[in-house]
Amino acid sequence: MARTTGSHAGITGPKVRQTALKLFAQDGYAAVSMRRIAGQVGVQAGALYNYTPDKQSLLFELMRDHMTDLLDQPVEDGDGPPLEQLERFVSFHIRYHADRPDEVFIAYMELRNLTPENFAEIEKLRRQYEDRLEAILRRGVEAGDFGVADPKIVTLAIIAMLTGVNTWFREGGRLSLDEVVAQYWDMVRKAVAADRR
Amino acid sequence: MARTTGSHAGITGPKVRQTALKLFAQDGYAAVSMRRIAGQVGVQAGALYNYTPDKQSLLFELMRDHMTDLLDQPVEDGDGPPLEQLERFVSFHIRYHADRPDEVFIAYMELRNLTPENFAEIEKLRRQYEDRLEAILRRGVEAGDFGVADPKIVTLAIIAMLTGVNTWFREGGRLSLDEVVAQYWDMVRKAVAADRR
DNA sequence: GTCTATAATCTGATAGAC
DNA sequence: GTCTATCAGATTATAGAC
Repeated sequence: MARTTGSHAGITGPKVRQTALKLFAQDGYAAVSMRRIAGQVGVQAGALYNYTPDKQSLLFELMRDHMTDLLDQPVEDGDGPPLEQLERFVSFHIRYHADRPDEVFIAYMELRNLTPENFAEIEKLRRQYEDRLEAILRRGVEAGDFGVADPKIVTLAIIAMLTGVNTWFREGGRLSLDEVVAQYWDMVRKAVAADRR
Repeated sequence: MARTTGSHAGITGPKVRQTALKLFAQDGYAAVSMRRIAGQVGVQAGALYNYTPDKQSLLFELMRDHMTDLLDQPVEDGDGPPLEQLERFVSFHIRYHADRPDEVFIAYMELRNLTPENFAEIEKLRRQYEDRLEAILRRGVEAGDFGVADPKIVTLAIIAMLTGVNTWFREGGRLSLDEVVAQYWDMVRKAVAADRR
């Protein structure tokens, strides 16, 4: 089919973002040219600038949207005993991130390609997410359910561990996502438990 | 001091690798030009090719040297009870990686910028390292010391957690490295413990 | 909204003088 | 071993026609 000329507002825009997401995740922001994005979208490079002021904004908006989507998920953070709050967090984190490997990959790998202002904004959002887990841990410590000496460290350790699932998990592999969640929950549950050594 | 011309074998070579390491870690392989490396080294771009056949080899050799150095460390893997083997592994991993943040960062972030052949070689080395931890876990399960359902998963989870230290730890911060090691060891020890729920 | 054409600059890598 | 000069092509972003 010949490439057509004309108006495609409302379809090209999302396609630009989807394509940029895919290519940035695959080859990295610095290695992807606007021409390559345009080629995959099916327009010429110049046309991209109807949808983004520049390449940096494209990256930043992908990362910001990912983080705000993440923060907008309803998780009933403060409901029920801390142990149940933590279990919900673990399950949610693994499943949500496993569902969006490209967004997660970019959010981790492309931080250094953000301008300082954009970097600061993304970091603020990331910290908000971490604070939710930290708050759960602190409630559990207060309630005497958790044996956690330093909630901030444990927060970062748990998030690193859970997000690591994305580096190896593949749908249809040896383990189902349910099994993965169960295994990680087992580790987290024990790691934060009050020590009975 | 004016820039001199002449022979500097034995000094320029290491300087090229050090500079490439620094810049790749800072801005990413794709974003760093040979001209920029040359500028920091204090030579012209063409001179770099006396020390590397191309940019790709520069990246690959940095990553390969990092992995073989890691594997060459003496760790007395199989000595003593599994719990002590695991404690040594945790302490070693955190300290070794905290000492080499640039190498570690590159080893994680630049995998996709390796040619397929080079990627395969680095992955082989990485797997060798993972296998050491997995072997410790299996010995502990056999001995009845550990409650680990799936040693492979737990291996990946522990390594992700430990390596995550590098994303936030800074010398001179709130916690000393000794304190960090103690905190992470506490989590790992409990996470792999036989369950007494 | 998309196109073509182009500005201004950068890229990895090589050749040959010294 | 390092230099200068260069090849051949890529880069982001913009201008102006349609």
